[in-house]
Amino acid sequence: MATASPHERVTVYTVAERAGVSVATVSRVLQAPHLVREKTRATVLQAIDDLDYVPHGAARSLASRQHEAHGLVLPELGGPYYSELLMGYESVAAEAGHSVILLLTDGKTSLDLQLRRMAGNVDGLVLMGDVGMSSAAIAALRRRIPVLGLTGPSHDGYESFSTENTASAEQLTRHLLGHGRSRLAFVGSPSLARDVRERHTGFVAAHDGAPVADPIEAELRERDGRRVAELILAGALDTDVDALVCANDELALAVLDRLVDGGVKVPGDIAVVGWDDVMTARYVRPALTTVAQPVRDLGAAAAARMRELIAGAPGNTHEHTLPTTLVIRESCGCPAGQGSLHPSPDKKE
Amino acid sequence: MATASPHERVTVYTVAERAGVSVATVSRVLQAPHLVREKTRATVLQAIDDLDYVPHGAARSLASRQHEAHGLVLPELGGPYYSELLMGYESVAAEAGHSVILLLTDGKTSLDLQLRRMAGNVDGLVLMGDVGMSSAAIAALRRRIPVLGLTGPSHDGYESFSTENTASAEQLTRHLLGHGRSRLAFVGSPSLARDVRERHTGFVAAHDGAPVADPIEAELRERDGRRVAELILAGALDTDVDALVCANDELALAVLDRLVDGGVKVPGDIAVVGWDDVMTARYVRPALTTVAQPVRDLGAAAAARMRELIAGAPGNTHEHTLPTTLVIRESCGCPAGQGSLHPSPDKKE
DNA sequence: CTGTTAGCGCATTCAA
DNA sequence: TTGAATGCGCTAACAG
Repeated sequence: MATASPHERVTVYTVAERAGVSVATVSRVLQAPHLVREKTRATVLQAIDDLDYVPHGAARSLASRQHEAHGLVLPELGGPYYSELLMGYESVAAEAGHSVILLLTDGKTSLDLQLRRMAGNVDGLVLMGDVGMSSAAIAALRRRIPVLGLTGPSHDGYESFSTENTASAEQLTRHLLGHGRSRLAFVGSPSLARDVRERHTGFVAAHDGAPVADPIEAELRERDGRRVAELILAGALDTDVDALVCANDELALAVLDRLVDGGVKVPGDIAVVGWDDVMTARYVRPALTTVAQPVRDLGAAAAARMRELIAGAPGNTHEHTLPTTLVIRESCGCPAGQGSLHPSPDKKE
Repeated sequence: MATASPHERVTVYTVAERAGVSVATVSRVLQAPHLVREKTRATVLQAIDDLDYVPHGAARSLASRQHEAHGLVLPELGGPYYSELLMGYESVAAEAGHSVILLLTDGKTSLDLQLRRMAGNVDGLVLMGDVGMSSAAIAALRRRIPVLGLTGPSHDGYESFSTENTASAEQLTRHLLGHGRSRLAFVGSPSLARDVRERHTGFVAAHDGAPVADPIEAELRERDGRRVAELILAGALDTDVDALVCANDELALAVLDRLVDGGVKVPGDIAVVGWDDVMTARYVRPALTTVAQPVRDLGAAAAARMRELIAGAPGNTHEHTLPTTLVIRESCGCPAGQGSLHPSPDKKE
């Protein structure tokens, strides 16, 4: 079987020679088998198998003028959010035979360069959130290849996908109000990301004009949640609170854990709710009331749309919004549901 | 942006013309700036900027005979494990200016084809676990490009990286034995994956020849954990147990939660320990005793090695093993640590 | 230091 | 149904 020594390159020519045909025919059996006579095709396939031929991707791309690859730019992969997104995206891209090239902006310095390089290797680009690029730079990319945003700044005027925030936040806040809570506070920094900003907007809206305390500034990490809890335990907050609406679950969980550990009754003294419905939300006691987002669908939808764009569909500046679901558990003040592990509506399992 | 809109393609030639130099010079300012006179370089860079030039990746790859890309094949991205791995890998690959192309084998059918295609697009391939490929197919790939394994079947004779399992499992089991537990059971299917097999081996070894109950078969998911818990609650197990060594945290957490919910005292009646140290392990009560793996380091190490291999380093069949850490919390029977959120030794922050 | 030129491996006309 | 020829955009000798 192993005819090819490790040192010689096997190309279309090698295969063509072995099969006694021209390179065009070899290319055809791979690209449009129906254009090749049955028998010839078999011969070529045999040769391909014998030689263990693998087409050179770059050569294909160069000749066919398409990379068959999508670029996905994410900040990081911490937490289940981005992983789910990536899984959704990859599955749809792979269906079309497209590969996805990943770029994590995390602690990266020369992001502009990296993105530029990536732009030369893909047919389309998906940018998550605020990628830390100037609008001008993004506009430049858009002139070259289709660009899609995820949860990004809407005003930049390019097509994007995101999950609903404001209405769900308002609904969640009203739920708390309905429990008789009156001194709510929002935990998170609205200025940090559009998601948070929108959630805060909904939070404020639910107050129907009544005065609202300033948000308690915090990044979306456990560490900040602990800090906030300490603040509350120490009575260092401007006002007393009886409910905390946290910008995401990591914050909420850390706050909740620290608060309970500090002797505060949750939800008795203070209710705590979050956003994302991470795995831990189901396991912690009291179980965390939160909002579930169809993250995987979000990724899938973006990928599907990108496929269209790559196929030549005209672009637009739409902002597609996917609906979210309230997941009521116990930390808001509701009674414990039946059995343990209160399910998450969106998780199919 | 229709299909064939006369988007003037800007290439090296366009840039060269604009800058009044040859294409070679343009290429040089990008590949080896120090070989170009300061002034010329500036002119070219200006032209590049004006034209918003982005080099065509495929053309580069074809001419330079290298893709500057790694292929990473993972089963999925559920849970923090693979995400961490991917983050570790990506960061090191990106450092070298290499991009990583992701392939999730999850529910994919024509895996062979997909991998073949990928092999034509990358300089090296990293295969996670048992990718569901024949040794022959992998051998074929190896003749073409360097291949690295992760947690894979060791007998296949290619270089691989993994985290230590047997010794840690033995240590963990002895810890349980030290608590006076005597009727331990292993939860998980050793036949399913090498990881699990090795952990089971350590579990058995810790018994020093004493009789060991058959493992309670289960996949590594919450659902299976719940099933196992129901079995125990119903007394449907062959023997009574007073400690459960679960193959991973998802299993352990589901078991623990369901058991507690069913009135069993953990660790009073039954101790439960897991493997992986996921986020939830710190938040659940009793906090879960588990084993932390340096997953991110694992990814980083593999990426670093792959860089070497791509650079031409001779391959071998080494199996690199990274050490793990016992994370003792409460579910094993140890007293609660100080404060909440018993830290995870490996997590920075 | 810079220009000329010849491929890299493949897809795709155009003829036959 | 097949083959010959052209070019995709770039890098890398090799000259100058």
